[in-house]
Amino acid sequence: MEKEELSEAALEMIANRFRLLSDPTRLKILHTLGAAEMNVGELVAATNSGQANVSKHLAALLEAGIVARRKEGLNAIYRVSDETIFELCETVCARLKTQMENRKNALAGNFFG
Amino acid sequence: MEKEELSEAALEMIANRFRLLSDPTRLKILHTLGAAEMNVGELVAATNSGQANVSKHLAALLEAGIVARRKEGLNAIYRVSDETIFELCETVCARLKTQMENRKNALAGNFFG
DNA sequence: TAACTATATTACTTTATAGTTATATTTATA
DNA sequence: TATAAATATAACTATAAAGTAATATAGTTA
Repeated sequence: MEKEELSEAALEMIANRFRLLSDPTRLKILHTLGAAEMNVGELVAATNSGQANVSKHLAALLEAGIVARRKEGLNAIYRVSDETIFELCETVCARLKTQMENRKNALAGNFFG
Repeated sequence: MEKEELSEAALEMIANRFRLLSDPTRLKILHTLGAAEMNVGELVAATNSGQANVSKHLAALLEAGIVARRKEGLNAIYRVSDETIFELCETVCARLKTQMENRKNALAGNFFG
């Protein structure tokens, strides 16, 4: 399969998607939501982050279609709507592990002796 | 398989990796290098970006182990050393496509009639 | 209706980073 | 050795974004 050209627009869309995953707080939100759907207050507690901050992150994830939202009384209940997120994180995590392993092996032996 | 806790340190490492992919210029560099290894001057031409800028991006990618570098005379020749990059981009790209398709379908019918 | 609660939004501050210009470094060559 | 070429680095500017405090909004209940 031939590798196609990627337009500037496509590159930007892909970059934007990765940017949403490039923040530890957002990753923590997603990881937490991965276990169970949750309202904002619970996410605030789970992430040790401020309410406004969590709301803002959720708004960004919602607009990107990575999470979905439903209202239940006063609560806004969020859930992950894009499961590929986890696949991406798994791939990165696995890669980081093997990379660390390789670097560890590169240090084989002791500095002295 | 139980979902494990992710430490703050792990979240940061993962976020940092995604951050490297969150810039269109870096994505273009990686996409270009995906076709063939290349020296800095060629990458500058391919990306329509300044030489200093490309060098800086390459340094970041090199430190992260995403590209590798070898010298050949005056030239520094770079290549992708972490193929999982492409897997990540493919996953994102595919997801974006289905998402766009879904949104298009959500607009089925014409505004009038 | 008034007070309360959960969430969203606005305005602001601070920090990080992409890009650029100028310069340094390294290697080749006249 | 002097010059040139390719790349890297440093200093700077401009922009984006994370976090926060204050406020607005929407829904609930007394």
